[in-house]
Amino acid sequence: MNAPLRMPLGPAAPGLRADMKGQCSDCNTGGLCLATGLDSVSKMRFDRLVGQHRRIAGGDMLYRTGQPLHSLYTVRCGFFKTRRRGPAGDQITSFPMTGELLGLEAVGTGIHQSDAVALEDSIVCELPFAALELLFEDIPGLHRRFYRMMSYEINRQQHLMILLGNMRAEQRMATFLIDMGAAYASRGYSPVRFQLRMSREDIGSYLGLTIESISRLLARFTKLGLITVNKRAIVLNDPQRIAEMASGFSPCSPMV
Amino acid sequence: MNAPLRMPLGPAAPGLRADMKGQCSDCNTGGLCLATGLDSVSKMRFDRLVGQHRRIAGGDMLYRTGQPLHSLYTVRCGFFKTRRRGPAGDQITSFPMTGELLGLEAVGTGIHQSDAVALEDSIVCELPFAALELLFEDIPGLHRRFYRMMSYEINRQQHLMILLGNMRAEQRMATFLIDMGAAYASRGYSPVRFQLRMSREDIGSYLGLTIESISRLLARFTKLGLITVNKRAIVLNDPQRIAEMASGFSPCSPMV
DNA sequence: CGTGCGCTTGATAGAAATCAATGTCAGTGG
DNA sequence: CCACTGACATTGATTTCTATCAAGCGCACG
Repeated sequence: MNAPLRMPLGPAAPGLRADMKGQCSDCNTGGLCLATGLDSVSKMRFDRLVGQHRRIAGGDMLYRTGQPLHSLYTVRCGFFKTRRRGPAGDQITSFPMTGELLGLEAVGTGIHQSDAVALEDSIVCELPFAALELLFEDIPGLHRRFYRMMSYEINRQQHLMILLGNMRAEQRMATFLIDMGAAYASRGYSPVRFQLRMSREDIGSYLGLTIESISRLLARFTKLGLITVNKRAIVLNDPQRIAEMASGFSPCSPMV
Repeated sequence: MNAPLRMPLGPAAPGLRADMKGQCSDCNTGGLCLATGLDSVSKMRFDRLVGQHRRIAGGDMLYRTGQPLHSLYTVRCGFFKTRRRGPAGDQITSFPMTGELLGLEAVGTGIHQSDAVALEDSIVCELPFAALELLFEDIPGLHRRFYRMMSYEINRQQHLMILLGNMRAEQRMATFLIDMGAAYASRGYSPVRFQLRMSREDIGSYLGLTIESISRLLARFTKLGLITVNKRAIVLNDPQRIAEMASGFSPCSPMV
């Protein structure tokens, strides 16, 4: 069952490339970046805004709770987790990947309300927020795009609230797997074969479960033939049934 | 223990006043509304935007999942719940009260992703969204204020995610009571004596618990002398200890 | 070769859900 | 006026899902 898998595992960890001042024009984040859809003149201006392409080593923090907001960041390549600290423990609130915008929680107060941690060596585009706000005045459609992204974020979080508030462990895991697949799919990778970038503990914190439960759930899904797991490499063998579990069909047996 | 309480219970249900085209200038929503802080000229323009003050009867829906976004709404007086429908059941995502902005989840897609239900007879200011977007171009600071409110909403939801993902039932209830008190306090009412507007079932859906658990928790808090409950009237007798429970101190005994 | 971290697996405990009555109260109609 | 109804709420008994406690595995690394 745990025979060695040979599979394409989604985007490779970035080789920490040297072009630290690349342009948006040669960026492959697809339709996800804030700058997408701008005309070429606006895109040049936006290019000038992007202060730097910062490299973040895996395990390092991009920003942390309590820091003043200097910049928002778009993930150019790599993988992050955002973590909100609470009285009863931490909650992972998202696993941002290529193209996603980081730091929106700080826009209201000017102070970061969570940590952003790189899960692997990553590169981000730094968007100095003060300059971005000025650019809103100049580039038509940019601030519309901005608040739409915030609305998407609100929806993403509500999706997670339903998961945390209403779903059984099995359904949470099924939802997580399907969502991860979809995230890879929207970036041109396989929705059924991918490499998890986060630890079991991170998954647990994200899904409101313990690490032991995560382990048992993956074991059970494997036993049912739904998935194949090798360390952090995942294959969804029966994505349809997993999706049904996520949707609340398929009786959702207990956790043994 | 259940002696009849005589107390001021927060804002009275509105008398469904006749002034359906009141100005922002005579609005008492305090510093919470989108129009707050505008200069008088801008405020007049904003006034003209506000299409109507719609009355919503208790139990009626302001909008529902799947409807196209026509307008955002500010609660002028009254009380709402927003409900997100999910495969495993519904989740109450907020209890908007005076001054709060409704409909932000629809900005990204143009389609409402949740229901807004009035918990009592209420009045809202209708902000036609297309017109609002045009106004962003004209009124300096308005769109900044707008996306800041979205960021606050993101933070509010993250707070709730921590509650749903990490807290025990007792801690959730304590947090809920403190949060409700704070919401009333920020509107000039007592933070320790208030009238809940929502059913036990709504509270349960909001906190990710069953209605029975809510009932037992309130009974237990009462037995401990922390609160006094009479139907939906609540008095926090020991707000400090309740706050400690919310913060994770105070050992959080089981639910019996 | 030990040491530590991430992960798995098993046994047990416990918090909250579920199932099942019962109670309260407002509204309605006989 | 009182019985009936239905929504909302409380309370008790029991079940069950998941956490917790505990042990061990496998692999990378010093």
